[in-house]
Amino acid sequence: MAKRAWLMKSEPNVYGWDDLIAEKEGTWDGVRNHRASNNMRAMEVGDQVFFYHSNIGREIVGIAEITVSGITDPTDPENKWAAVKLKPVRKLDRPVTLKEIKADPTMKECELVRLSRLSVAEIRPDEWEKILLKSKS
DNA sequence: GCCAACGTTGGC
DNA sequence: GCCAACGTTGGC
Repeated sequence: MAKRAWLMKSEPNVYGWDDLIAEKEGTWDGVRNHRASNNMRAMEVGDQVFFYHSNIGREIVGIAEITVSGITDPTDPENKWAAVKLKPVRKLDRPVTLKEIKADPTMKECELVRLSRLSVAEIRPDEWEKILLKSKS
């Protein structure tokens, strides 16, 4: 089964990597953007997710994995928005900043750079590898 | 159905 | 704190 990869943004002072670690499994709800919601609908259990700190830090800090997919947002009375659950996998050796990603001309096309306001973005396999590589340097 | 006004997100 | 980008709302 072809796994896809994603990037999810969260403000660390609201819900950061440490909160996900503490909870062991987090529910990603409250997303009210169609593109982000569609991305979540496309997720499958086992998909890998970069965990990104927006606003404070502006960097990818860790890798998480989808544990439950295709659920409806429990905070949505209309039951029309999607949600997923995810668990932490590991912290990156070193955070990869948005600045570094933007500085790489081959990353211009990724949703993270193109659509800065999108809170749930798709990461293509080659982009995933490039970011991982940066975290090891 | 168009578009101006407004609100929100998130980088800087 | 400012502003650009984007989404939503509401008047016409």
